[in-house]
Amino acid sequence: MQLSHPAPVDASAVLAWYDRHARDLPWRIAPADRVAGQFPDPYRVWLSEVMLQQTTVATVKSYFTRFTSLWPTVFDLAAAPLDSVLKEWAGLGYYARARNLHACARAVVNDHAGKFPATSAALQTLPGIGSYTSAAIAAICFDEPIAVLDGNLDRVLARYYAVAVPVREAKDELRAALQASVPARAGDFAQAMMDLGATICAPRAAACLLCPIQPGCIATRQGDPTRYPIKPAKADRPVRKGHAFVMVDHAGDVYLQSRPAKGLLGGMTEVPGSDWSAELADVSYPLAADWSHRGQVVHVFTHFRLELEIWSAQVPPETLAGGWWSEPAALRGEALPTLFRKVLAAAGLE
DNA sequence: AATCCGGGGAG
DNA sequence: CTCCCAGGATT
Repeated sequence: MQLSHPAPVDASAVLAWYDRHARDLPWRIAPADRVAGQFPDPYRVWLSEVMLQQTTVATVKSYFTRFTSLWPTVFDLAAAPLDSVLKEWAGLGYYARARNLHACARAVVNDHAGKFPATSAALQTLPGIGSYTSAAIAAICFDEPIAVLDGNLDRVLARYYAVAVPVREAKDELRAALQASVPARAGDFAQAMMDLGATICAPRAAACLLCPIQPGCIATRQGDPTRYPIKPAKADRPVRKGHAFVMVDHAGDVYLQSRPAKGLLGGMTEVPGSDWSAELADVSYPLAADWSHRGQVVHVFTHFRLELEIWSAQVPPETLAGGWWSEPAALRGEALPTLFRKVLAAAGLE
């Protein structure tokens, strides 16, 4: 895939639009409220960017507020136990982000005296910081003139250049074209382009009459910008089935345990259960008790759909080891991903 | 280059 | 229902 002599984006028009229409976000300092030479706190920008990976702004806001309230600086976050970070991350998804977030905070404190590296190349060596996040932090916090390419920009540029193949196959060319467009105020330009993608050049609707770069947009000239980007064939989502066991003792406490540190929902909290497989196996209870079937929980992950049969029983606590008993009132503070909150709800808890 | 990895909101 | 979101790590 080659873009033939891609014309740069009109960065001046983009910045002028951003100066008037920048969204007010908790991790952002609007251009109008920022004195010359002032840049946002890299800790806050980093935290927001990691949370925003594959996650919408609306979802992130409350988590960002909670995290910055609990841990106002990278030193505070680095000093926190991983368990408490996972508990606060619960529900946000992609839990490797939380593990890498914690590891990154400790690396910044231990290896960089608590100061985030000031270049995209150095930032990218830290856990959980890849090509996008490193560029975003470098541009927004350190004024590095670097292209910041996220999912919004994939779409905006695919339309602007009428890219005739799935974006993955044109990533290098799009990055080069965007790099050639980066003006002074690279951080504002990056955020402006993302705002533009979120509010004007949206996935299902393009408000081209409001778009500051409409004059150069090839897809608009062709007639229908929303036919870009070209979507690759979608993979089907297989089904996996299993059983989950909610055990309560005489006091009403619930038995919980930790999942393995890596992999799906790694390091998070769960109730015991069977393996998950294509066909539902006969139920094999973890111990003898008066079990009752509490229905089914369906949960959709990125690459499969899970159907869990929910069983509950009252059991004597001394017969279990390896996990812990949690009072129902304390469940809210546990590192329970959404799947297992659904499971507990099906069993009448939460 | 493909695959794994959550969850929710919009339409 | 489908789509996709301020992607990164792993293989």
